[in-house]
Amino acid sequence: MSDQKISSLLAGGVPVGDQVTVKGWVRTRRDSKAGLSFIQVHDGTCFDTIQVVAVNDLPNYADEIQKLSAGCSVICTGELVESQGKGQSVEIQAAAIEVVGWVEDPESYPVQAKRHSFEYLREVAHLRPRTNTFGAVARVRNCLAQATHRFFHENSFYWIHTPIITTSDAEGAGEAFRISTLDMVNPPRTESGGIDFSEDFFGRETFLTVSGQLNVECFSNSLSRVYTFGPTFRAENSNTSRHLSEFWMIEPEIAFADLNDDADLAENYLRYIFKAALDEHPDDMAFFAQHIEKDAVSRLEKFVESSFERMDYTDAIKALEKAPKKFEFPVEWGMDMQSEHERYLCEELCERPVVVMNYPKDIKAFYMRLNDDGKTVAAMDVLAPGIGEIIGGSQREERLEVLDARIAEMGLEKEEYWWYRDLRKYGTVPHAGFGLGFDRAVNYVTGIKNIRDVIPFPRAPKLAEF
RNA sequence: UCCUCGGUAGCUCAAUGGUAGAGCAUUCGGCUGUUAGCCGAAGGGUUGUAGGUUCAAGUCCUACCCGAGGAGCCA
Repeated sequence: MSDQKISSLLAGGVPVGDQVTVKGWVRTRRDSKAGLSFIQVHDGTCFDTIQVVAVNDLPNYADEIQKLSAGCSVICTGELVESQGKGQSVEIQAAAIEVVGWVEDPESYPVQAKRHSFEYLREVAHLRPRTNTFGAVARVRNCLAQATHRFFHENSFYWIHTPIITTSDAEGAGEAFRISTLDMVNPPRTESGGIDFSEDFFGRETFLTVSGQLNVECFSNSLSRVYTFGPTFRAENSNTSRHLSEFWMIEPEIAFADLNDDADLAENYLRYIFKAALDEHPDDMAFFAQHIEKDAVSRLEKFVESSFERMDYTDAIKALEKAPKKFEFPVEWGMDMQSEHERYLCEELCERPVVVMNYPKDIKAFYMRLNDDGKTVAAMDVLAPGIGEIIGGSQREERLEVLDARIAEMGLEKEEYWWYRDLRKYGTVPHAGFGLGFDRAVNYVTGIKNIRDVIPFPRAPKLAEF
């Protein structure tokens, strides 16, 4: 006799007739006047619950078992038997049920055995993992993270732990959160009246990272294939279903590579992790398809077998100009695409993720490689239906003089990037990489619309409870 | 931050300016090797907050708070 995972009991990993012990939480209880109760117990190891049958000759039947309600924690011991009822193949004929933790005041238990709105569940984020939806999201999210490391490991990438605390927010990625140990009421002042950050903990201004890219480029320029995977922070006051103040980003960087290599990598990577979700979590995925988004499984299957649509920015603009549709914002070459344009391309024109490549240089970051036309840079965005931009990447500018010209053009300080520029002085190579919003990938896979519902404890403007 | 919509029982939602209601959940009773079970009954409310208009406000007005969708920004 040993502790059993519900997943292995239901999957036939334990022979019928064995004594088993299951530890978990009650989802529902149904009593029968025949003198027995059916208790659905989940332990998070799989989507399904196991049915525990408790007969009224158990010593605690009347005072405990018949009082079990949703959320109670129990240890159930008994024989694994074939089920007499429909709906499950095996069940546990309980020899003993120990109640480990009761639910005080079952009426107000926040997670009842019924449908709750996502908005409500966000207010009880500490208990929402007990719902079947958030259990499924947590398992699939973990699967995608594990598959990410596996993919890069199998392809000879090294995981680089880039710093969380950084000194520069000038990458253009957005507002950064300041880190400081200065006395906020009475900070040290400079002669001109500003705050004197030379007195601060690090002797200068520091921030939470907005991207590990510049750091990880240093490692790609010596270890060839590297990636980061960690939390990233943006202090933007953006209140949407696609943004978080703290989110997880994956940033691979490959040396001796161009934009096409970068796009190939993005495709292979996404195909790999999507296949992992389909292969390893068919029950969770089936639930998403049934209750969250009906195409959840079919579109991933299609995706895994086919390739991305790839489109030049210039061709994308032509397609938008020809679109049988009026856009709020006019389409013209040189513009930064609006959400409505991106949506049209991936949701209506192609009906699948689209890679848009070679954007006008004026709307992209300084480190992106200038193309021979002198007008565009080797940048790409991967646009996913319902999510928008899921990946942003580029070939990096490896030519020092071109990089310096771009830094100047954008009004940035060359000295701030002295170590980044050094990479171009000492054995520079063409290299490329991208950033993938991991949480957005989880949105895409599960079909769940709001990014706040695919991360355990969302951080967003005015939202840092739990 | 802007635009639009919303906030009523534990949850999901009704209620023409005129007696605050239903379903689910909970409790109790009945039925049933049951499948978020079925039937019946009961308890459960400072209508987001603060003001205002009115004989009378859940409903109309003002401000604020919170939520959703869209936009901007991006991943």
